[in-house]
Amino acid sequence: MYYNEYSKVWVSVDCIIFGFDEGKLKVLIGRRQMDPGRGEWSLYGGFVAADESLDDAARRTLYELTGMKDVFMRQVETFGRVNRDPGERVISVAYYALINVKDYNEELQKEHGVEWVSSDELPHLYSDHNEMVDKAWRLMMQKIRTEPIGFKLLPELFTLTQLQRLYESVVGHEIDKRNFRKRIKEMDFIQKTDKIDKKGSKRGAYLYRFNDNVYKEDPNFKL
Amino acid sequence: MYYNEYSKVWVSVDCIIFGFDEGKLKVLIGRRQMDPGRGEWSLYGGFVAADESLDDAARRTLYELTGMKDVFMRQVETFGRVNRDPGERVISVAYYALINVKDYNEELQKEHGVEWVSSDELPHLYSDHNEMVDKAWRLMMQKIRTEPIGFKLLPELFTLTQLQRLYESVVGHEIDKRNFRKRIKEMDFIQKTDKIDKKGSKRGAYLYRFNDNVYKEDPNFKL
DNA sequence: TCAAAAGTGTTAGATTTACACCCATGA
DNA sequence: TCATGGGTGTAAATCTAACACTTTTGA
Repeated sequence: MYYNEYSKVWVSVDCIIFGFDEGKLKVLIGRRQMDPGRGEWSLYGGFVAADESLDDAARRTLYELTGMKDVFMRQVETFGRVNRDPGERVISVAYYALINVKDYNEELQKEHGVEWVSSDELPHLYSDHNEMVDKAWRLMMQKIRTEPIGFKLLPELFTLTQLQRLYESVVGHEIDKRNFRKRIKEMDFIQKTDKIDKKGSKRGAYLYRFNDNVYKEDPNFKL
Repeated sequence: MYYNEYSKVWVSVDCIIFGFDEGKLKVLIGRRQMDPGRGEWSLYGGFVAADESLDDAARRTLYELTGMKDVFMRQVETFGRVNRDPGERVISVAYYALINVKDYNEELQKEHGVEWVSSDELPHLYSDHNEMVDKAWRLMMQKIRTEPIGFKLLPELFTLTQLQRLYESVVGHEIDKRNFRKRIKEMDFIQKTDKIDKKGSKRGAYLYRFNDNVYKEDPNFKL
């Protein structure tokens, strides 16, 4: 014990899980199952164990909820107001995750009683969770515009219109279809397949794929 | 006690203190004064007390070292690898601070045995502190280009050449003087004073001031 | 008198934006 | 046959980048 004159605190992780559906960015929230705050809307979280890193704790928590592994997650910020948790002093490390809504097993979702709620229509959440969502949203929006991570919110194969709708919801306004497609054509890591989607339109639209092997970091990437 | 089946951990803050001097971005580091790792180069940090928020702990730590208050600080990230600290399990919240080198009392600096080292010539630091500096640097560089925070690294009154050198070190290449000044002229929150600096040149250069009251958030701000 | 930094506009090139019509298909 | 979303190019406007000389003054 080197540090024992100081006090230890509990550390938790909270997950802001983003999905994209019906043209809107959504967040996964549920009713809190434990005291204090039982029954309030809340993010899904968990405590950090003695033998796991923060990233591992976040991954484990997400896995518990969704059964999904290898999900794109990033640390948002650590929230440490003294009285942020009404029970005990707990500091909480917020992580956001990007998942494709369709990959989330509906059984599991029901079992945990969580729901997708539009990020612009969130109810009041437990403790400082609204603040967490807000920070996560900003950070994610920022990142999605400068790195090709938007694809994590879409199925593996997607139409250009789907992609455009996603980016429209990111930038907050409509985008010109021709200009958008012109830019996409220049990104050789967005590859046209010979598959056609017939769900979105009568005529059908080509499906595209994001090829991570082709993408190399580009400080000038925009949208 | 609601959460007592989980274990508590120590939480510390570490400060990445940036300054700008001799045309270079610098970081304040010192020799670690405590075990484990006594004598190694290290960031300055401290433990988070039971009754203080993370932000407060960071502010207090910076104050202990520099005697400065109301300093621009931002949380970088929380580092939580299980064995990151060779002594006990400690998670550490990194904060960066921007200060004007000249405002730092030399007595205090000597007393704490800390030094300004160019950010591109840092030695190996204790634990994961190099990683912390690296993250802080990226984050700060990113922010300085999109928000007018660079002024925190300069004296209250500065010449346009000083400002240009700062931004050159941020973007990593030389900037055209005329284009730079053209852009500055358009920013009405950078105000020319009638004072003249005679230290930097024989002819003398007008001193400018950043006026925070005039600045309003601008999503398009660049440099 | 000269070295060293301050100060000042114009033009070509690149990037961004605006804009409208035909196509294929299932209902 | 028609309503719906899919797909395509050009031109104007804006923004960015390149570029060189005069001024002032302390040493």
